[in-house]
Amino acid sequence: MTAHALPFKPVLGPLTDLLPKRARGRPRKTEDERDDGNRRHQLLTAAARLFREKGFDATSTRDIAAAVGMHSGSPFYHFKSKDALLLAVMEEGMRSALARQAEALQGAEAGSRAAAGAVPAASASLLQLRRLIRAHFDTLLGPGNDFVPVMLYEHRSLNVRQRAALAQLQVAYESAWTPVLEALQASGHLCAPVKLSRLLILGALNWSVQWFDEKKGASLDELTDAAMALFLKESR
Amino acid sequence: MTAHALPFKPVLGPLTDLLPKRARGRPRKTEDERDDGNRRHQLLTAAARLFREKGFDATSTRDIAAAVGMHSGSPFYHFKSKDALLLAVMEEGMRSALARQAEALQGAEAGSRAAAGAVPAASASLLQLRRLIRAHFDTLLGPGNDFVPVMLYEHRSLNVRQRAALAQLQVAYESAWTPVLEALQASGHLCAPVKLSRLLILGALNWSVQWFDEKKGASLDELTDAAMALFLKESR
DNA sequence: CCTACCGATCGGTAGG
DNA sequence: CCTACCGATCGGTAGG
Repeated sequence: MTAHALPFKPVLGPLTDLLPKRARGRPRKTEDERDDGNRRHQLLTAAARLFREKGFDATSTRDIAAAVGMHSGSPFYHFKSKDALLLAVMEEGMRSALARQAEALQGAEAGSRAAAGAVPAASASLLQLRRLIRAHFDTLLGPGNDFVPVMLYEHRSLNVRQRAALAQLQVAYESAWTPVLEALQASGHLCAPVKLSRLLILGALNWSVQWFDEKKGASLDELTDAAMALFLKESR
Repeated sequence: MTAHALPFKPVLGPLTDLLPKRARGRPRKTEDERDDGNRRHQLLTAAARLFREKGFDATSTRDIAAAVGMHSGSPFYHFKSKDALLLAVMEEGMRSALARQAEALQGAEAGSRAAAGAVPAASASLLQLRRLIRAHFDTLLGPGNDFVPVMLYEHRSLNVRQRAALAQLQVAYESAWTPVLEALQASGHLCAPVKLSRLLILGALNWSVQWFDEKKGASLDELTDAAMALFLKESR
């Protein structure tokens, strides 16, 4: 709640004139062109944090505006609607999740090559799955990573068109898991059907958003170890 | 949206007087004492369905009232507040979940005794876990079982006092899994730490609310089979 | 359980 | 991006 939402006009005009000009007021525009992008991104970050903490419906656009020092109508200069802001948060989340996932798989490839042929195919798949899981935990639980949790838990607030826009990114993200799980099933490390395995595994990871507490308990590496131990068999 | 929410008074009074009196109006009170309980339970069921479909914040108390043929203020005759109605939905969900869980464990005990000593302890634990998982899927995905999904996904809308009221029931529900998982770890069927295993397993199951479609795809039995195959090793 | 209503809040906009 | 505002909706209540 900002003072500007009060039903009466504050009578501090003359008083504020005694303060240094613009000390805490609207930021002066240096480097005009980049400013808009910065403010837009500040809105995105604040929205992600608030949507995660309180939920989409329980967060008002006034809350978001106040979090970045704007007035109540100003977010609509940057985003057409509250819905559009939510979608932008989710798209940003999927973009960074896909980037982190790609990096993880490249790392796994490099790790296998470094062991120079001495690594059997099954072991390479194990490393790939480990890195996929670790990257996923990072995306969900890493510091400041509020975007994907918002996507997971506020999906219902999107309309059909918006869901379609996200679906492509989500399919791409989930598709990366399938060949890895297929290889692990072929080598006997995974016994359940691949499709259901992927759904159950991703569910187990996604639910960690509900209970993980970074201040106490396990680290993300320990979480990854536990997940690997839970889902995979010793090779036969 | 009911006609009563319009900003003008509908002019249909004389017309409705031509219809049979009370044909679709407020239900006449037969068996007065039990009536209140019935209406209250109708509100609970409708609220659970709407909270699950649209979310707590996106469901108005007017929506709930309309779903059971009441007018906008009437739900507050049965529940002190919208929050209290949400808590009642969750408590009802936990009560039936605990009952179903207890029944499942009793069935597992009986199943082991029927095999008359020929069943080793590890096999009994496997049967218990299978029945815990199957009962959990029933609680989440069975027809009309909207109460626990609401609890899982609308927890944030409760205040501290209400969460404390639920916590006891939730601890009781989760506690039932621990001795079963401990036994399976002792027999080598489970390799990950028990506490993290329980969190990951329940997460995998809880997430099924997001993707399970009863009209296509797997049955609850097939889901249970897949979960068992994913989480458990062959005994050694 | 209905009638009639209230205060608060919300998403969004016109004009600058 | 701010100012000033609007229409709609919401949870809840007094009185019957």
